[in-house]
Amino acid sequence: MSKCEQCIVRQFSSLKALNKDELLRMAECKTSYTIKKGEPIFEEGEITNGIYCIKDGVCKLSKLSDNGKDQIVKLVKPGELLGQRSMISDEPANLSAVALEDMEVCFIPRTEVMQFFTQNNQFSMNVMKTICDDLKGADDHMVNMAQKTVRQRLVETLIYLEETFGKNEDGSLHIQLSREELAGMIGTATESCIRLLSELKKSELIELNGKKIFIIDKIKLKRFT
Amino acid sequence: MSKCEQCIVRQFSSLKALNKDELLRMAECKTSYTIKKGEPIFEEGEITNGIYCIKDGVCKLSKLSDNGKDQIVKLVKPGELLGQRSMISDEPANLSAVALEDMEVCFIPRTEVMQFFTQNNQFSMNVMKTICDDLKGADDHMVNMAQKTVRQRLVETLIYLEETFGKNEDGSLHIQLSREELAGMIGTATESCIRLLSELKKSELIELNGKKIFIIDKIKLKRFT
DNA sequence: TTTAAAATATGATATTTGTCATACAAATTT
DNA sequence: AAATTTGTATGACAAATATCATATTTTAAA
Repeated sequence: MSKCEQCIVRQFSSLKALNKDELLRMAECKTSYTIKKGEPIFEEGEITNGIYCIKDGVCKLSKLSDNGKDQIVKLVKPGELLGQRSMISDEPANLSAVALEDMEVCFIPRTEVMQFFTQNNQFSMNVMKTICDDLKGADDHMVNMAQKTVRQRLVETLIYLEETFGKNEDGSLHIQLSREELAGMIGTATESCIRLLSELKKSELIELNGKKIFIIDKIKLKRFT
Repeated sequence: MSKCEQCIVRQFSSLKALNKDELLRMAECKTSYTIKKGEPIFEEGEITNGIYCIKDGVCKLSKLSDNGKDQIVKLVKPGELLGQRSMISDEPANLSAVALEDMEVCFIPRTEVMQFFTQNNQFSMNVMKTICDDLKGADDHMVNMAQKTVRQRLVETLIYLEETFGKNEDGSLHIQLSREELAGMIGTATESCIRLLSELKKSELIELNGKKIFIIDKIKLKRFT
């Protein structure tokens, strides 16, 4: 059982407010998991009974719509926590969490987290601020979905992916999504997504090589609508 | 200065957790406002420095999109609080709040609320749960915006308006929105909204009389896509 | 390796939605 | 009451997007 005290990613999450004693307690009750690309951490409707701390790898949070398509609501990266909202509301998960890469996560039982919550004011304040950030992000995202064209959303998503998750050595976007997943992020049909990518390629704003996407001219891409 | 202790709408908000002493303190530092239909309570980007408790009337929370259109993110009714997220994040308002009817609201300064926050655990828990509800609502709303057609969104919005704000004696929706506002709720052009309303009318699912909207057959309306 | 399955790509076409123009109705101002 | 402004309605058309079909490529499985 590894020590939470020495875990670097903890520093990036609400958990940084925990003291030594709390960290020791957490280290004792936590469970570490390895999750393979494509596997779920939890599914929509599931009772999670705790939160997950992401040590490594990126996952998608998505929700199945009535039309049968999976809408990706958010991507989550190392240092972030999953399942905070469900824990506080004491409700089943509203979204599914599925690994986009091989992941390492730690599960901390609800009972433990709730103790930190009542004991450690800074911790609960951190969690609260995170949820507030999520709410702002969700509101903004919603306005974009309602008001922007698919092309604008695609362009903005590509830039977001580069700026948030970076590039590989070869210059391609580090996060590799299938066309279906990318379509699920921007909220469109897979074919439309593919077609628009081809269009951006023809305009020499991006380059495509299999699953790899290269942003060639970010400035022009931003302006492109 | 009216007493917060006796205010009924307080019972419906996070403020119900406050004790007598806290209520007295709040009564002393609060300011009551009357806001006329169409007037803003606060605008996007404004520093609010406190929260608003809605005593009477409904308002819209909206955000101006790049395309110049105002997207309505949420409608807020008596008993709810405004500006909680901004207060916790210590950020300017992300959304504008504009009265849809004549309103009565009370403003409670940030300093006071933050004291309740640290002193009264139940109160902070209530606020947190409210924000969690908002987050869930925003995520779900986002999926709808991304995945459903304008017609579906219009139908669901009409039903939401009836079920949330009720009907007048004549059977018309109590909340009266302009066509532009309704379009801003469902995220479409005003003309498209009007056209779809006409279509629903032709199908005898709703009736229109000026600004008044009557839902004639809710069951069929729900099924209509 | 061969085969099968899945993902990507593109054309053809239908549908949805937005935009612009214009007419009409209602509310507001003068 | 007349005039002006604002909101609602509708037609004509253009643009955006979805759907269906099919080809091609890539990946996984036998």
